[in-house]
Amino acid sequence: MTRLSQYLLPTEKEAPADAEAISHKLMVRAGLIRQIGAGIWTWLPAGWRVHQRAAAIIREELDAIGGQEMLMPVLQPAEVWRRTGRYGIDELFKLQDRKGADLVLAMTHEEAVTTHVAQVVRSYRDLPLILYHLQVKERDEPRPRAGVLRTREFIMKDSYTFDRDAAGLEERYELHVGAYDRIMQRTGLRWYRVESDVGMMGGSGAHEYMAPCAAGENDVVLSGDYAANIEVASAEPAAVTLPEAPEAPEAVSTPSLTTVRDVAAALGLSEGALLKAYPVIVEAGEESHMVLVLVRGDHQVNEVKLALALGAQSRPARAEEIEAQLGPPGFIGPVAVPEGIEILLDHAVASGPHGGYVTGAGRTDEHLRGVVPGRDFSFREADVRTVAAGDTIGGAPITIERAIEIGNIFKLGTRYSEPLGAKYLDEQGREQLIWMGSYGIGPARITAAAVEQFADEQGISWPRSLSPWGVHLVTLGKPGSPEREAAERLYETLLGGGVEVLYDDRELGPGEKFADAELLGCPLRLTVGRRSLESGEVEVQVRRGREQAPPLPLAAEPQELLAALDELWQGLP
RNA sequence: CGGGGCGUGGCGCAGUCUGGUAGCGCACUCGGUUUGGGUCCGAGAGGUCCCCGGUUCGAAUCCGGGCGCCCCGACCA
Repeated sequence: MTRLSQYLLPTEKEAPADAEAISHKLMVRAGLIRQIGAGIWTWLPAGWRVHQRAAAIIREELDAIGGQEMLMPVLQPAEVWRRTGRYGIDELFKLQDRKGADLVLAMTHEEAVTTHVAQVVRSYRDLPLILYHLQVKERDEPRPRAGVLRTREFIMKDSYTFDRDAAGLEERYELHVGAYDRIMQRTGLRWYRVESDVGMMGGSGAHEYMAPCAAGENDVVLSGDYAANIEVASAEPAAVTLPEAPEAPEAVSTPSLTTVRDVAAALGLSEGALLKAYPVIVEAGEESHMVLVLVRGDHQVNEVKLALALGAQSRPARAEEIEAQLGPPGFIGPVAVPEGIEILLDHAVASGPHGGYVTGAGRTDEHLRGVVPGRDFSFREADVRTVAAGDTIGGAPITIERAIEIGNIFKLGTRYSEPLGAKYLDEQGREQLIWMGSYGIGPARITAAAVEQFADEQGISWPRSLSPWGVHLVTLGKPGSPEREAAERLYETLLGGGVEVLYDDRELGPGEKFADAELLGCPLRLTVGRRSLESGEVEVQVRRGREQAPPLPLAAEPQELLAALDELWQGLP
């Protein structure tokens, strides 16, 4: 029963005033979703159909690699989260029951699945395993945004693999790469699989699946076969010319010039001829020490790569800390830094051209020119900068594209099997830790990304694999008119042929019906009106590009009409 | 966590500065009209003006407190 006159599809002419993202505006306008709180959304019937289609594709491909679907609870005892050290996460919703016992709302399911596997798996004969579910996740996001793109409650498919060793994990990981590639391909989205940060999840390898679109929150670096999240991307820097270095650094007066831009302008140099000094504090337990990070003046420090290079998290040093150890903020540099402050020099500088850089002098209103790394200060080298437009990889320029993360795959290793005691006995009877992987993908983000990527002025344009219905049948004419009767017969024919069809049988003018159809975005619109009925045909509009396709013969045998429709369908994006 | 903005029928907004019985467009109901791109005419229904407190004869409007929502940044397991 999908007569529009009886269906809950609350379309709106105007988008919510505060909506920015295309998918946010259009999904609300098309009657797919409604908000009930910040980052808390209801999927209305038509929207849920799309979500379910994405979920079905995911299920099929997970099943195909041997995944076993199950369902784990969202409400969980705090105890297991304490054991893995994740109870303190700010995004984790915490609550108590009437007895005062601590509970959490799960934001992911490593704790639950590993707990079960730890209890149930005893032998190497029980491995490997691929377990998955589609379940609600709860995350107390600091800032939900852009409709359904970043919410506090959302459904995720998360799968978990359990193997005897690293080699097994590698196999399970590769199976997921295949499944995820096929999922992405089937959704009809434009997508990239990129190298990514292993993050605080811990682990040894990770990829993200990214769908390029304006509302995305990530930047993807691309060049030839290379694809990486900008958080981890590396590239050769654009060239910079340096002035020849004198015998020793020379002081130069730079009154009140505290920024790279101002100093470069005053000295008539490019920003790349300066060194930017970025002091950070590394806190390890009670201990804390300062590290002075140096990047080229036109480059930015990359926090993720920095953490990797330091082997620890760090924070920018506060003004008073800088003052106490290095001198006045804005004029600090690497020459003659106190004992105990390590200097971390970015690879782009260390491997760059010879010559003299300009750095702060460590004294107010003064810089040094002709500073040569290695001669004037010693350092440790690491790649800690964010790549930028103009960089190259193997001689080819990189491009940086905005994208939304719709899936990710992680090699966890023994990060969770260890605290939760997930072990097995090998052939020799020795107890071994289970090697795990974890793999997520969000149907809601697939849905929103499809809207973002293919929408036009008129509204949504679904890829056929995700569309809530294949065919949007519009009838014109008054109730009781020949057009209406012909449309009714066509509707029955389509239903009989197994076509998923939304039938707009409302008593509205043609303008409103066409506008709604294009807003909702089903791949094909069939129109039964007086004009085409005279020639015994049904008009066909292809939503993508809004092009008229050859009309279908209305008077023909049902099989003939259905076959023609199917042929048209197979050719759609 | 820092910055900015907003809360008035389902949606989009005016009214707030300068206090005086709450309005517009769309949508909705009824009657008519129209039927190939959001038709037109007429008659209606629908609102704790986010909440609490204060000032005042009188508060959507002024004052105090709270809550909610959006955007930018930080963050994002």
